[in-house]
Amino acid sequence: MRLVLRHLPRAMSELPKAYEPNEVEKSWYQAWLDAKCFEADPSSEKPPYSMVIPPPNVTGILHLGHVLNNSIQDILARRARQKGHEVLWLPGTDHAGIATQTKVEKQLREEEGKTRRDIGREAFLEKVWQWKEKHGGIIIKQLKRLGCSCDWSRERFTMDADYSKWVAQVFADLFKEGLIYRGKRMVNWCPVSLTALSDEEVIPKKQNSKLYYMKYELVDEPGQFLEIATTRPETLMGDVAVAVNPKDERYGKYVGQKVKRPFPPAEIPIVADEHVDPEFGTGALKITPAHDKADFEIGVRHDLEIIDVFHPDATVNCPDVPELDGQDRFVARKKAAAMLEEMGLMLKIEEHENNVGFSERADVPIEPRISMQWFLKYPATEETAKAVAQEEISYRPARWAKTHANWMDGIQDWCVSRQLWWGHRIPVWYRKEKVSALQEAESLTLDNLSAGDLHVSAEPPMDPENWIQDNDVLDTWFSSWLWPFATMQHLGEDSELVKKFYPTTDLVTGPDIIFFWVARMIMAGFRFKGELPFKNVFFTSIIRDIKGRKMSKSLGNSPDPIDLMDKYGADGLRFGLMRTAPVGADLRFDEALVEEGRNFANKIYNACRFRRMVGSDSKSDFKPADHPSLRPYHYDILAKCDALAVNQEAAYQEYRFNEIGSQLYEFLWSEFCDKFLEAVKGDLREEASEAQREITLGVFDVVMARYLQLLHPYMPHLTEELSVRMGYLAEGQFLMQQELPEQALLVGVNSDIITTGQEQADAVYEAAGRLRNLKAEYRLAARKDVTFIAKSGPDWLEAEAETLSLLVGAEAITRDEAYAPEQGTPGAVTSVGELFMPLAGLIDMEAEKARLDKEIDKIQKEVGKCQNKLGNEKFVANAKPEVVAVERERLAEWEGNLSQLQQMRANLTS
RNA sequence: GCUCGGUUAGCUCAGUGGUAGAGCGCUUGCUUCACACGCAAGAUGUCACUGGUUCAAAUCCAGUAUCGAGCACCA
Repeated sequence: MRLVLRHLPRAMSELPKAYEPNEVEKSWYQAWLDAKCFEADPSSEKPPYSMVIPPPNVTGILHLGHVLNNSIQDILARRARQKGHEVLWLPGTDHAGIATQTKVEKQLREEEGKTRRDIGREAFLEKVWQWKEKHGGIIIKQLKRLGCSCDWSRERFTMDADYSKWVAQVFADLFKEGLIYRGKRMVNWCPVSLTALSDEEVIPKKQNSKLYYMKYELVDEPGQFLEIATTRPETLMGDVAVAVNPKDERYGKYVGQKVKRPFPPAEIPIVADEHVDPEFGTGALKITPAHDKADFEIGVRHDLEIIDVFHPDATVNCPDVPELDGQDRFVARKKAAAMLEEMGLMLKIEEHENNVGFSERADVPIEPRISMQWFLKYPATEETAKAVAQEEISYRPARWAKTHANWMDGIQDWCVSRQLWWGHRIPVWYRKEKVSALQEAESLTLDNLSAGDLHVSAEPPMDPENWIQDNDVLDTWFSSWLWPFATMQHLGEDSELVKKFYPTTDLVTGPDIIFFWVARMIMAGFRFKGELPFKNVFFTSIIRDIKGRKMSKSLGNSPDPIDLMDKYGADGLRFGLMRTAPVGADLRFDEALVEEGRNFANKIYNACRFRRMVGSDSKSDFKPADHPSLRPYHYDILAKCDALAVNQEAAYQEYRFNEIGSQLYEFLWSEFCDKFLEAVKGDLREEASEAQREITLGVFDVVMARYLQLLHPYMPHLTEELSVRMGYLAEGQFLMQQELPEQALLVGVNSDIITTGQEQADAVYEAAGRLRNLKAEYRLAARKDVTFIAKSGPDWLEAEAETLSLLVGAEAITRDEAYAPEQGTPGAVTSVGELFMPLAGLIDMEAEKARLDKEIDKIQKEVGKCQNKLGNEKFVANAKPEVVAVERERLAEWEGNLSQLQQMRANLTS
């Protein structure tokens, strides 16, 4: 028995005037879960559709970026179900190494005043797992609140035991292949997290720094100095040379000489290197190979010593200079500058803007540092670049393919080791006899170990007591890049799931992680599964605030989606966001968008509420073809609904989510409510015939039932609710499980009849607009007692006169071809003929003259434009025939209107 | 420096060769028997600039200006 039955007994008309989404959304979500609507069946005969969720950080909380991203995925999943696919949307979370470890360390510090080293690796990991258990479910709950139809029975976590097996196995395979190696290299070091980072985790930021000009004395020419500019005097102790450009004539004579390093005192050589830019600073560059990537390379070229003068936390490690030893790098910078000043070696200090790399997570400047790390030479780079370039994987918008290509071009080996504890520990063991202490293992090179002393495998050694495991863990992304298949398949098994659903169909993610994630997943797909992991990648907009700034906690400009959902409903939030989400550009978020979404939900709800007030029995089995003659408004709305279905499909094909939303909005609000519903209200009044009433209710129900289905991916809860309440579903059915019918609503109806009906409906709607306009001009908008007289018009006018009156808010519209308007009677040329508004006669003749003159003027301009165009021989010769035909029709229409208006104007003055 | 994107109504954005659009905001009028989270009417544009292609350019091409993103450099 369905939970939702408890909704049914209450009549719609007893419900509040405004839709209240919160209860409805929660109970429907639960009903879907209870009925296992989201679970994928690998044995299904239906064609597969699959996606994997970009796994959010396990301890993260939902932000608007997630809302946009997951709304899109939910829309795709729900639409695919409606199109008859067996859908797998596989959810899960990411362990997020640094982010999570940092949070737990902070808590440990605050609550117990301890560091992770104080309590040790095992106890610390225990705490992280506890934290994960406590906070890990939050974002999943939030995704459920949003209505995401993920298969929660298959939820995965990147540190699940079998997922971890994949990670270790992949590492071992790549190591055996020679693509993973260990070495001492210059890496990006985070002095707060105390770990190496990949290039992608370093964010360059513009900084207002200082450029210090100082001088080093030449050893062979006392009293002579070489001037050097630097932004980092605190690394001076690590200087091992000064470099100049070999082509720089100012310094050529000094190359090969030595200068005196001020502290600790030393004599260091002057070398020539192409890297040095003679234009910058003084053209002489101090070389600190231990603390700068470029300096390191120069050091290698000139065989220079490497002197590391920092501890891992970026405090100075230089006992020879006690003034600086132990100081933080930024304190040391000022102190070193002061010391140079005292020694008379400082020339000047200039303001200088430069880029400094910041640690993505800890938000402090990274320190280039030489350390022993594990690196990966990327596999399958050629296939990956080719697959994207040749659109075997299509990127949408397509321009991101170029960004992808640019990155692939200059690709550097990936530093995959992290000096953290939370993560997948590197599956490498060293024989204890050879390596007695972990500290030694860190400085060990693999070349010094024979094959028997090294164990690299997904399985630990059989005799663990004789081995020591590598201390480091892997970069989080080293597990994420396996996500599309490691979530579907245990290592070494060929699961039903992977057979049915891999490769996946679509991937929806942000363009900011093309390098981190998307490109790497493609490489892993090729290398480990021999094929592409997905066919289409849809990149979402990046959400900014209304001023165009990135959303961030520190700016406080990031609204909590849960608050928004409480206020406007999940459907309102989804719809508001989707309707304006630009295809290519950034999205500027404004709460007004969500308000619009809520208002729209309310509009639909009220249209249905109205329907229930005039009759509680559903007529969704109504067949237009069974009725020989419907009213024009019926044909019109049925045809527009059929067109909507077609247009929706076209827009889905191109992932044009904003257009899909606009179509849905336009149809319901303008076409269905403003036009159709207003036009047929008369059919539902007590004095209307039973037959007419039945037909109108039938048309309402078939259109609304179909519309709710089309809208369902965007507003799943509301549409499910209304479909049940309106009686459009059989007992036990869910809207989300109904396939979209292929048949049009107007199937079997003669197309000429439809066209005629639509033309008449159009004419009436257009005329209603003109007459309302006329009333408003004479400030009669609110009056209902105005009668219009038609002096001309089509033969069907009388049949529709009552409807037109209803739409206009008029007493009546009567036909009188002999009618001779009194002077000053306002009139208008409409698509249902020449109409006059006698009530206002004699009121203001001058105003009427002015109004007509203005209108005539406007139309004359249009006529002129058309005539010009049609008078252009080249236009008539070259333009498409249908374009010319349209132009001719337009001219004829304008001219007809013009002559009628001119006649009316003439009558006024005669 | 390289690459990519934007510039259309007061605001946020659609529009891709053939009559300039939406939502919000604004003005005016409405307790119209679904909805004020609403109804009706209205005002508002040198489609950044300059040139080119075309019978026809907001739309295609080239350049300029300007804003933004990414990459490289950054002593």
